[in-house]
Amino acid sequence: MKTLDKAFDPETYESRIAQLWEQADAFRGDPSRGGERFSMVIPPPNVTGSLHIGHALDYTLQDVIVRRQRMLGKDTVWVPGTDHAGIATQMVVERHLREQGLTRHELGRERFVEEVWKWKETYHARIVETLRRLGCSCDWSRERFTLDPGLSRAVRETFVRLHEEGLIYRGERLINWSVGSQTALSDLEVLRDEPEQGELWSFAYPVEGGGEIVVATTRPETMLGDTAVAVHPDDPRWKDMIGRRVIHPFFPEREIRVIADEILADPETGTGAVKVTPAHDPNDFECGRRHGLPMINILNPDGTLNENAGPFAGLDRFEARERVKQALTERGLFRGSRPHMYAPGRCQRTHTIVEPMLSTQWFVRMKPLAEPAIEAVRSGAIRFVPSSWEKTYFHWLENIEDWCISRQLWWGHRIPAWHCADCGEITVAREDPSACGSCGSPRIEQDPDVLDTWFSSQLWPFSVFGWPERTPDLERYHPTDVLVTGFDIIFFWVARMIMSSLHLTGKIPFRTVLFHGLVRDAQGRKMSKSTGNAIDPGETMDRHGVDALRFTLAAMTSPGSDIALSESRLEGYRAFLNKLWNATRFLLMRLPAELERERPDYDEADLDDLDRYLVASFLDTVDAVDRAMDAFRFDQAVEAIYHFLWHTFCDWSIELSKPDLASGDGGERGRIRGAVMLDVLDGALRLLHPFAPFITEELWQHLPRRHGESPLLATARIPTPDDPAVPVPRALDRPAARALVEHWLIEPVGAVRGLRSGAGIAPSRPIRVLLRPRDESGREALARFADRIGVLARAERVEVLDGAPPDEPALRHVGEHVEVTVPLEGAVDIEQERARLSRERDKLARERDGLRRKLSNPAFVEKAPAEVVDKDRGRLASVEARLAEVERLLGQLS
RNA sequence: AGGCGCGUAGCUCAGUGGGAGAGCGCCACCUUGACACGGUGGAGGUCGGCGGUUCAAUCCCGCCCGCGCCUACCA
Repeated sequence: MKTLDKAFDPETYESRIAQLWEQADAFRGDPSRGGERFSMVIPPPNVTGSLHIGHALDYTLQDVIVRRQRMLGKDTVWVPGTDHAGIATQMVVERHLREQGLTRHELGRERFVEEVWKWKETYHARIVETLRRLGCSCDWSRERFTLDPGLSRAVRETFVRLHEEGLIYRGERLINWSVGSQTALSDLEVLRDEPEQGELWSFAYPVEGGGEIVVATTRPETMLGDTAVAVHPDDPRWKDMIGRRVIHPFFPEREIRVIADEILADPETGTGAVKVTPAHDPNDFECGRRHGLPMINILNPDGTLNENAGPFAGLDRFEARERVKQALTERGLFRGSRPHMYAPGRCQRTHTIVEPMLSTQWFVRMKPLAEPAIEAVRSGAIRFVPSSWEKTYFHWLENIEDWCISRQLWWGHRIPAWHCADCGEITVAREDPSACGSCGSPRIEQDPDVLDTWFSSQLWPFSVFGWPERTPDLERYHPTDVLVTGFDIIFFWVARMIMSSLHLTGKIPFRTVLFHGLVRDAQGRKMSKSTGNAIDPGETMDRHGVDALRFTLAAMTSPGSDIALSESRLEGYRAFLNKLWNATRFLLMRLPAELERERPDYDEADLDDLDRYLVASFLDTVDAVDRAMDAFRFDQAVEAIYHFLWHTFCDWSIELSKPDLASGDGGERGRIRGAVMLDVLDGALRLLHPFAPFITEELWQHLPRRHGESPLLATARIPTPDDPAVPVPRALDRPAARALVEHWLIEPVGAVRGLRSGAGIAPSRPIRVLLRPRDESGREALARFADRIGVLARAERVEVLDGAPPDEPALRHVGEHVEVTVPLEGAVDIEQERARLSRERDKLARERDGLRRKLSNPAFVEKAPAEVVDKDRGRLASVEARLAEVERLLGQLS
């Protein structure tokens, strides 16, 4: 039999195992296969960056899910891919160019885009490598990229169709302008950080015919675009000002009136009068529309002021702010300033302050799309896990605004709209047109803008399968089963996928959305490069192995909460894998030789108490894992396997089996024991495989194989409550099998060890152990286990007593089921022993008093369920008996 | 401002209307032929605070304190 190295070293097998899977083409979906299917699409990582630990979590959970489904025998597809990430990628490449002293404009659109493609190839390769290293069982034959021809076709089809339906329109609206990346942004791409210290600056507008109106602003430069001053119609202070003209200090000819607007002007705030800049403030924009005000845009795309700013034209917006303040002060119009906390919107990518600005852009009308999406979740067609995210989802969709989808970038899907130089009409088409659809003129030019990246990402769950074609893949794998993602992109992505899938395909995109938390550091802080607390998945895998990382991430995931990842946790689970390695190593070394060739069949009648204990525990673990996985409780699944393998399999089963397996050739008992342990280990490796695929595959490959089994663990059956996947007897009485060993073997061994340790008896010192069952039903089992108890408790002799233990110097313990006596001639510290037993007596007495109090309460006995009352009565009887025995022993000591 | 969530052992976190748990850490002992990435034993908690419901509350309800996140607003 192949032997295993003493300590496990993941590096020695990880790549070899990955090759094994790849050569077998084990992860490819086959729509022609029939039977049950399971499909999932990866949330495509941005092709710009490398993968961080958050990706590792997301992909680990997905791989755990998909590997389990595959091992359940389904035709599984997990589609991998990457996202072109418009702004992010374009910016990275521009930065790269700048380092060489180049700008994208110098390069020109075509050559710039070529540069980005090169960049994409490099990072794409890196991402794929990391995914493979993580063990992700993706179907690489179906890999996609959002700019692939097929997916681009889906984007164009979507745009044209929505345009035809009137759901996409072009219009002049107030949008968020990112000065940093010089493009429009959607509302979601604008971040609001912690409020910072700002200034609320007041100045006066002189009113024609006398008087003045004082207004305040955090952005004084916007007064250059003011076209009105609003007051509340009922505000007595301003009532007679309404309709009068105010004089703009820099544009005296501009028509600026005092208007009454009860929505914009709040009498409670400030002076009750507010300046109106319709082209640069969302609320003012709405006010401007209500009153038909002129809208004056004062900004250039780069954040400097344009010609509308008159004497301030050409200045940067922040420079202009100071100059405007200065000029107003010089004119005697300054009316004070006070500190003010404010949180300006910032660009998600460049972190520069976003300017609200009037601009002509493309928009999607969202309300009609949102309604079915709300219904899909409300009706339960799509399930959120945890369901608490539903509220957030509903709230956003119920208050949804139109989506600005055009971006002034070069990297992305170009908008399929052509502007006619002659008639000015716009032609939107599936195929590139050669003439204006309206006047037939050939002088048309494609819209220079590209689409928001999320416009293509929203199609991902069906575009990857070939939509708008009705491909066999689309028929079979859409809708997908589970989407696993972070809650931070619930609006960006999840909601939009639901809306677009329902609208375009008539189907939901996925049945279940599993939201996980963020990965944080050991102190619960957000990981970031600047804090220096970011954990690099590659480095972690180098140090601890892929499986330890995966296992740790899965073990620490709990629905709805973030993960505090710590080095010590990783070390702990790595130690667990080492333990598993060595347990397998032990079995392989000690197995009776003939098991290498053939595992004997056995049935329940062939099993002894220890076999039954092991099988029962294993089957219980299978049930626990199954339940946990159904509920996406990876932490609980992992905990069940961990506990079973380490504490049941290693600590008890292996230790107890050493005598049976010691002789090598074994005999009948050894052969059965060996076969049972092998089968149970086999089953446990299967259960564990989705979490730790590499080590389990490696170990499994070393196990003697039964006939007709899959050559790979990755495609072998996983144990379920209906089918344990290994030939262990399933009908046995599990609670009885476990109780027998726990009561009559594990308990007395623990008691002796405790006595030894408590009294400071060296492990090497031989002792004699006397056992007395506190219930006669255990006598036979106790006698049967006596020898094994002796081995594990390191006792020379173990006797089962008929009557009371002899009254001689001894360490004594009165357990729940067994009373243990360790006679120690001349070595017992009477005082110490008395103190220990007294503590025990006090504890039992407290418990007895509590139970008596409870049981003497008539309300409890009447109202509590009978089984609860019976249980407590039983406990009381047991506690009283133990207490009596402890008191008797104490009496002997005095 | 509104919404959501959290507060349980030194740390990070599970958990349940009926005898407080895990991992790591800590203490003591042990080179036992799978494993020192190990073994054995042990210490450690008013389950954030105050009320309420209940025969019974760490769990359900209300209020308070502390922390986090999301959405909105911010002349």
